[in-house]
Parts: sequence; C-alpha cells; structure tokens
Amino acid sequence: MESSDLRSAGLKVTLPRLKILEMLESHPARHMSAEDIYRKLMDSEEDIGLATVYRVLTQFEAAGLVKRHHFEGGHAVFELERGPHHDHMVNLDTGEVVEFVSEEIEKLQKQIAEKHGFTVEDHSLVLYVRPKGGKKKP
Amino acid sequence: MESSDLRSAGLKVTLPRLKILEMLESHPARHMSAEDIYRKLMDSEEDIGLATVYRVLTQFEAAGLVKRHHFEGGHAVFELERGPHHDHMVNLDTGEVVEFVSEEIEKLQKQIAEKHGFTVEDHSLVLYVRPKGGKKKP
DNA sequence: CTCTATGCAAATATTTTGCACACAT
DNA sequence: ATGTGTGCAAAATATTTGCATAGAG
Repeated sequence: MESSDLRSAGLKVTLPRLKILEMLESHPARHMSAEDIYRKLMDSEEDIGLATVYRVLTQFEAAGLVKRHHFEGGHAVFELERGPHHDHMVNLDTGEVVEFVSEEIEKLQKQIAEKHGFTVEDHSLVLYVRPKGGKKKP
Repeated sequence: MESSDLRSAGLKVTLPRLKILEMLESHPARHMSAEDIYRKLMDSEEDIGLATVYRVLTQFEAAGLVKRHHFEGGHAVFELERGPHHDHMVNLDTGEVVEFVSEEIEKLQKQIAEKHGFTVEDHSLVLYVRPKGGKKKP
C-alpha cells in the first residue's frame, strides 16, 4: 500500500492523492501530463477535478515523489521518482520516452560545473532521437 | 546588415523581423522570452504587436536562426543560433545563463542513442547550478 | 499589383487561485 | 472538533489564430 509514501511525505492520505499515485504507477509509459491523468481518472469514474490533479502533482513534486519534465510541447509531464536517477530519450516519430543512465555524463557534468565555480543542484538531459536508418515514406 | 540572414532563410525583409533580430543580437544575456523582446521593442518606440513577436520567433526557429529553450518557468526563451552548438548552465540564485561545450558529452550521447538503435536529431542539456560554497544568508 | 506580413482582439491552452463544503485525523 | 483537502468556476499566464489592412517585391 502506498499510503505510507504519502504519510512519510507529510501529506494526508486522501482518495485523490492515492488515485493519482496509482495512475502514475500503473501507466506503462511512466510519463503523463496532468490532462492524461485527469482523463484516466474520469475513465475510472473517479470524481476528481483537474485543479486537484495539478495541486496534488505539485505537492508530490515538492515532496520528491514525482519529477516534472518539460519535454517539447507546451505542457509538462510527470514521472514517479522511483529508482535511481536517469535521463531521457524522446523518439520524435512516436513520442515514446526511453530512460537511460550514464555515469560518465554525470561525472563530466559535475566537472564542468566545478570548472565554472558552481555545483550541480539538478540537471535535465533529453535526447531527441529517431530510429536508426529510419526512412520517411518515399 | 542582417537582411541577408532573413533573405537566405526565405523570409521577406520586414521591419518587425529586422528589429527582433536586432534585439536578439544586442541583448547581452542572449536569452530572451517573447515578452522580454516585446517590452524592449515598446521601449524603443517600435509599434510591433506581441503576436508578431511570437510569429516571427516561430518562423526564425523553423528557419534555424533561433533556438527555443524551455528552462524552468512557464515560458520559453529564445537565443540566436550563432556560432557552434553549446549547452547551458542556469544559476538558480540569479537566473544567469552560462554556455558551455563538451565534446565528450556529445560523443557519449551519440553512443548511447546508437546503443538503443536511434540517432540523435537534437538534444537539450541544462545544468541547474549554484555558486560553489555559496551560503544562504545565515 | 499581388501576395505575404502585421496589428489588434478574440480564442486556446495550460496552470493557478478563491471560496464554500467535505473529509482525515 | 479542527484544520487541511477538494470541486467548481473564475483568474492568471503563455501562446495562437481570424480578419481587415499595411507593406514587400
């Protein structure tokens, strides 16, 4: 049961929060917009407002349960902060999101920031990719 | 004269386009939002609508004259596509944007994408940083 | 002259907020 | 009981579009 996640984040255990966590957990692509979540909730006959979805996601983000990404397109997508850090690759043809890790890149980032007198608080790395040798319809 | 830039991009040389190019060239920080540009134009007594600023920036982006970035904050910032590729470091305390290049990171990105059967069309790397040893007011 | 570009206002899209009521503890 | 959480509608923010007119080639 995920109620513990909420409690340990200092959030009261409420139905909307549980349902939203559930949506994020059960969604295969793992990256959903507020609208995506809202619509899935409507489909499940849940009576939860879009405003609540935004409020809850913002709280989750503040609590470190969720990460907000700004891939291209005017809207944000949210992802559960389970497991270790990773970056993303977005397939431009399908919108599919692939996760990857590179210790080497992480290390280089730290080195570069330090060379400039900074420390890295956070970073965002997104590769926009296309299938190799992928031809357009000729 | 930058009219040539416009012409070679297949865009008619109009006053709004020239003025907007000028703004982007003359702004020291090099990263401006549509609103920033609009306000600077108003300050210069230019009579150019915000809608035109957006339209022109979008055309510039399509023409490869300008790059659109989604750093944090709900709005996009635009940067002239002059010079070689580079990535960005955002100072979280001041908002200052520092540019950097890392051939090594670029190479690793390509390798990683290839390992997954993709080729990199574009990428976005932003480090969110703070001054080293920077203390908050105690 | 002809067709594209622009200004303005209205329309969209996304996210946030005010307020009265509902719910967790 | 008490204070936080929620739904709804309205506001705020960011960007796009329709349309009549102005301007480039």
